Amino acid sequence: MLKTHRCGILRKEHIGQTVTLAGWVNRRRDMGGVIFIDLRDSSGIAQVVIDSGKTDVDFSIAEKVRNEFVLQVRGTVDPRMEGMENPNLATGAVELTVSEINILNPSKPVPIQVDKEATEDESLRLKYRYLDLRRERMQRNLRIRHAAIKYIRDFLDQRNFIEIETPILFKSTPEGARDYLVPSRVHPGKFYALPQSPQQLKQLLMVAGYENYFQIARCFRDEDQRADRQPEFTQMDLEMSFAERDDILDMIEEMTIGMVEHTSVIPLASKEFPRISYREAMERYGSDRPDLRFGMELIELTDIMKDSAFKVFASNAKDGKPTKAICAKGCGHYSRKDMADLEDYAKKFGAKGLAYLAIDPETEQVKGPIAKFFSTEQLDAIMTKMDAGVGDLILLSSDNKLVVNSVLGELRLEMGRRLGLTENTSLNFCWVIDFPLFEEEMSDGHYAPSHHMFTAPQRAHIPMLDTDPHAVLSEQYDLVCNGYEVSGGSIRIHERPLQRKIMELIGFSIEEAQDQFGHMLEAFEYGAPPHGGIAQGLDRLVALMAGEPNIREVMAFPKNQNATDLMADAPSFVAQHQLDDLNVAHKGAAIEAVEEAEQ
RNA sequence: GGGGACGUGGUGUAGUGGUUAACACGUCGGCCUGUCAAGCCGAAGAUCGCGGGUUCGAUCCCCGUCGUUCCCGCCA
Repeated sequence: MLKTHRCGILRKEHIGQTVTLAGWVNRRRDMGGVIFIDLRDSSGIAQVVIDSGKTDVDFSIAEKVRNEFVLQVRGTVDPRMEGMENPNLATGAVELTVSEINILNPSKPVPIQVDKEATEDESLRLKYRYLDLRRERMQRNLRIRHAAIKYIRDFLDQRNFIEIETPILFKSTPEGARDYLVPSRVHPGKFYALPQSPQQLKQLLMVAGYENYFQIARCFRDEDQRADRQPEFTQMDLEMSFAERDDILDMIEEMTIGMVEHTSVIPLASKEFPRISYREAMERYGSDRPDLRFGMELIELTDIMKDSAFKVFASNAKDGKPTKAICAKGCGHYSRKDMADLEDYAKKFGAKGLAYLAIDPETEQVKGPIAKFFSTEQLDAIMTKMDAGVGDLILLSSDNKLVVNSVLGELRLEMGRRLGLTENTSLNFCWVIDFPLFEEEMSDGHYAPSHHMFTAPQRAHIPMLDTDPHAVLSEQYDLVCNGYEVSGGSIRIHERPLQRKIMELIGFSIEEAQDQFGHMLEAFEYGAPPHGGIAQGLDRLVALMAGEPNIREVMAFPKNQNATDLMADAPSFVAQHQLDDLNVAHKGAAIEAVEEAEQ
């Protein structure tokens, strides 16, 4: 090795030792007769001192050194002089007095400043990702990611899980997201698909008798990007035979708690993960992924509205349309314009308008356009139910249940953001369970699965598949953290007749099912064990634990919003003979793009 | 596919319908033996994303286009 010690580990106990360090110049401070260099390696930073008064060191070399040069230095670890310690540096009690300095490689001036926090446009960071990754923040994030993955592997290994790799080249299926396709050279006209998840394969591993499978699996989805969505991403994917729902929930909960405690920068809010039914989540938070960092729950006021003089709400109540509200603490001073902004926001989610009651911070009177329609008793009842006090703002919505929950759910999040309640200071997990098996009725009279078509209905609800499919609850479960869905899974269907019934309800013909899932259906006829599993979005979870606003910050080489790798410039055009091999030809916009590129 | 924001030296920003586009960091040179965001002195570095239009004159106003980003659609 070209070094005997790592920069970041030097402490008082090393004083007197002769050591060799190697790393990058984080910063250089030239005093004329003495030059200080902050030498950085993957372990941290050490200050090295080159003193022109010492004859055994070639001072002229130190004068040539610039930021990001790669150096090797040999010297003795000395205590810093009295009062010269640097408490901001882990190695700040000592410094290396250099007797030999060697430039291993110089560096051009860097386009981004490695020793400073990122301020530049993200596209520049992505173009020079290998420099951006030198930064402390990215080094930290990728270490958190490594620690999380290692924790998961160790945890599952101890519980008799084995990690099995599944193919990246697999089969396209029509439902779900758009597939990334890979043309086959050997089979003209045929394509592989990159897996959106190893879902089918892990179920087949259950049929194969492995009982406990997991994988840190790369998944691919050709959809438009978001802050927490990349074309390729990583899932902790897991499947268990003979497990019931709570077995999986309990184990994942234990694993998640352990992982957060071992690796997270942001602390866990509670070791109790509440289990909330889908219905309750929608009623109380207006979302199937409730952000539990704050309260501001949706409260039903329909009873009070029923007898009120406010005709819109009263007649809605008679039509079975609820009125619900949230209470934003301390927002009673909102101006007419603030309220107009909020109303516009509410309308984006289907609200026809936005009613409100504000308790004026000065007069302590209830004000707002609809206040006059309510008696003092009714207003008192509303205040009590909403737990509202002086200076608070109550936002009301009345419509069908779906709209009311969605509008107030979004307003709740918006008010939470405005009130600073969504700061990323703790991780608030909860389980959402008892999802409906089907989402909505399609125009052709068929049903859409709310998770995927292998999700099992709850045993007791199976008879309702014939009578009232919408009422059927499933064995699906999601793990939610701070309003993000971080995991999702289910107990699967393992019996062929039930699977066929579900496919019929979804509108899959026997032929279609046979063509796309024939291997699955056939496999299930050879003694498929009852099984279930879960997949965790690792990128999102690590981003939450690292306190980062998007998943690109916890991925080494992410793509930008247009699914482009700005560093390598991928995707790129390929040679004609490559296309010829694949029997693939350009068409439409691709022809124009190629012509343009050739000019 | 749609909407919003942004685009000015290497980087981050400021600015203006009119002579020489300002500041900080970085870079280069000089001074300096105890700094740690070192300091001081000096210098170089920008066709103001690209194309078109309005105008006597556009970095600024208008249109288009490209790029980046956030959101909706899409996606579990």
